[in-house]
Amino acid sequence: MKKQSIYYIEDEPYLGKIVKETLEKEGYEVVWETDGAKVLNRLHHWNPDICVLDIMLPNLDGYTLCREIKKMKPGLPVIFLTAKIETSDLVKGFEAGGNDYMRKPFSIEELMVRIEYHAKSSAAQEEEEKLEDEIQIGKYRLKRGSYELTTPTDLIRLSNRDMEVLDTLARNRNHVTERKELLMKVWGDDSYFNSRTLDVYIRKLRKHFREDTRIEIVTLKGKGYLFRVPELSH
Amino acid sequence: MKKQSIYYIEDEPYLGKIVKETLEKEGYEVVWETDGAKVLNRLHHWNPDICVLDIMLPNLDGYTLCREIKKMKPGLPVIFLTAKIETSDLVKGFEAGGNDYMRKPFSIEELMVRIEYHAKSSAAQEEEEKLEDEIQIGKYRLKRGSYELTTPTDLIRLSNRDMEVLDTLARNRNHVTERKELLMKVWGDDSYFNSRTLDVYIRKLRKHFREDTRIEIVTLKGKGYLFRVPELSH
DNA sequence: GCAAATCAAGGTTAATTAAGGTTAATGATG
DNA sequence: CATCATTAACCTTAATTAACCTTGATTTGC
Repeated sequence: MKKQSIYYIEDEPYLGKIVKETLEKEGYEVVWETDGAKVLNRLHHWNPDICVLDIMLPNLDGYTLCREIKKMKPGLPVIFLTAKIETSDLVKGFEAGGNDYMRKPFSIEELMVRIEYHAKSSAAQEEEEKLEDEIQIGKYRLKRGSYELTTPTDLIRLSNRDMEVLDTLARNRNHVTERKELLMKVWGDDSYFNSRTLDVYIRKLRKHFREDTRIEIVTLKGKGYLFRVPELSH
Repeated sequence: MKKQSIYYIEDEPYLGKIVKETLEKEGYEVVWETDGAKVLNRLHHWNPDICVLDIMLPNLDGYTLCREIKKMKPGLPVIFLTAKIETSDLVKGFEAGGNDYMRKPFSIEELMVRIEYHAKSSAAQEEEEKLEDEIQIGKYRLKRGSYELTTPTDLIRLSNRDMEVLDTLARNRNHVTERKELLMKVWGDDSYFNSRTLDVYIRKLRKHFREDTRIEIVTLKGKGYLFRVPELSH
């Protein structure tokens, strides 16, 4: 999975440099901004996964900035950093729409864990909205939510396993799906490696798709399967 | 607005007493539990706004407990408390579904702020789901408050279990409801796994819905059920 | 080089197992 | 005792395993 992108707003040059470099070493994409005034502008044409925001900025204060950010992108998680210790600041931070709050000095590992948590849960939310439920496969139509595969004439009800296997193949249609990936995704475990279970489901699926000769599940021995499907001319 | 109710699980008697009393002085409703084993059971007939959970419990560990809690009530926020300092614990905490993590010793003011934050955002989410009391299911109407399911001609009185099972299915209508989730939500325990109790209720419900062929409860073996319902043309 | 032998990955079909369905009987609770 | 919840006993079917077959790659012998 692609590592998260982080928008880090911090005016202290020494701390900023260290944090940026450490996070980058861990594989994150980091944009470090020292000038709070530029933030909104940049957010206009960039969608980071998360904001890490120092409260004590030279000109405008972090709470106000956070409110503005949330107005523009309500779903973008914001983690506050601050040297202050007062509870009232914490309250202000959350009231401004912040999602988490860390005191300086902070452990950078802890920051990373919290970044992962917030970025993931917001990603998960978006994911849910996005994933289209129905896709066209040749003259078939796969309805994920209702476990159905339909042709103009027919309706095939898929079992749980049927669906999971087909779904994995369909996500990678016209690309290789490694056997291992299938086993992991569907059975959560590749110790089924030498069992014939997967093959049985592949056979079932092939049978279902026999009506449309443009569709095939090609075996790539030692690798996996290629679910070949005519590209939709939309 | 009514103050939040807190389920506080902590085995240290001294700390527990102080925290409970302090929170109560602030107007919170606090139930302090020292025995982790009782938690799931109590959650069954009580809906706190938030859980505050010590990780180091005598018998079972907090991560496992958290996972169980989330299975039963996915929306209930959990804040972990711990004396440990390792980052790996933090990771485990979030992986177990925890929403926040505080190190002992912690400031009780900070705890309160975080409680407010998490309780509020989960309350806001629930709001969105708009727990309306009556919903239309095909030509049936489910009246949660009065445990009734009506057709134009008929009135079916639902028992407590009938209602809980149907309610869980109805919330996820046209999406998969995992068997485990049902068992956790309705029985608070998935050790009923091999009992036939749930199946008996499913059968009862299927019987009730026989009149409307567009409605069905599809079995997804190894996964759960899909309550298929015609989308309402609002 | 090259064909025959070998071997491992995957395919096919049928049998087996385990998840879930059905019905009636038994327990609990008011 | 009447209602609801659970268990028991038996049945059905999706999921898995077993047994055997096919295919394509790799090795071996010459």
